[in-house]
Amino acid sequence: MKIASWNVNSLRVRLEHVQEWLASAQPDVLALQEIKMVDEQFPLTEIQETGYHAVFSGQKTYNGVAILSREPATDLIKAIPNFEDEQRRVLAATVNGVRIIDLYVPNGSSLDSDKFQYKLQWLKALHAWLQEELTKYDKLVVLGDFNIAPDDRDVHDPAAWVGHNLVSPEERNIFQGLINMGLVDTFRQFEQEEAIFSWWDYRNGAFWRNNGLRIDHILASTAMSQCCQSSNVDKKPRKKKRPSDHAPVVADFLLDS
DNA sequence: ATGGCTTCATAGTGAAGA
Repeated sequence: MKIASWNVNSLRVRLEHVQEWLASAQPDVLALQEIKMVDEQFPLTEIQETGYHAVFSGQKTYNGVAILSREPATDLIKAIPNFEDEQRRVLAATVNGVRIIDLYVPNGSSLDSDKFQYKLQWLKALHAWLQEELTKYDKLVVLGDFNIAPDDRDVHDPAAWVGHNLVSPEERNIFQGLINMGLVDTFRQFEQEEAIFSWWDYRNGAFWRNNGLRIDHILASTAMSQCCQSSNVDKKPRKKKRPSDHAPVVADFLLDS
């Protein structure tokens, strides 16, 4: 079962890229972030024409998440329980008996901003929720744009990023907290080349210089991590004309059924 | 580099992203 995540930075603008990537990569599940549209505008027909089901939780202008899948998705949750949040950043669903939790973690702006405090509160609520989910679902995958580079290996120039959001010790501790509760960073299960990233700034040819960060992740429960065959970043869509600033990340799981 | 690009909302520029 091939499970992927992609921050598309507007599904309206990137629909063609998504369709092409579905056709070429053939994932069983694709979790999208930053679709940036209300539900009424979701291109359901176009997605269905590619052979995928879709569930989504959108809002005007910002944020918004969706799960595209070969088999139908059931048991939707569209918010972190017991956490007041107007922003559409979470979508949980079950596909083929696997619980999928799609996340668009707040960016945080800068360490001294109110948005950073919102990010920390959001992540605290997420932690509590995921602990519950882990007790309910043996086969659990938590994936999306985490807006956290877990390690200096995930940063093209760690020295230049000191003092910034996305790499702060506080954020990294929270990410480590997710690992400590039993979620595995599937990317690090495997030997990887150096300087593999999932996001590159639009400016200054950052992609072509590989000045990036690895902030998009696929975490798996123990049972899922044990059947994970590979976990990678697919840079191809980032090379297209008018790309998203993120590339898709993909993990392949060998399931019994 | 102080978002240097990109998208959205808007009809000038500003907000937001990472």
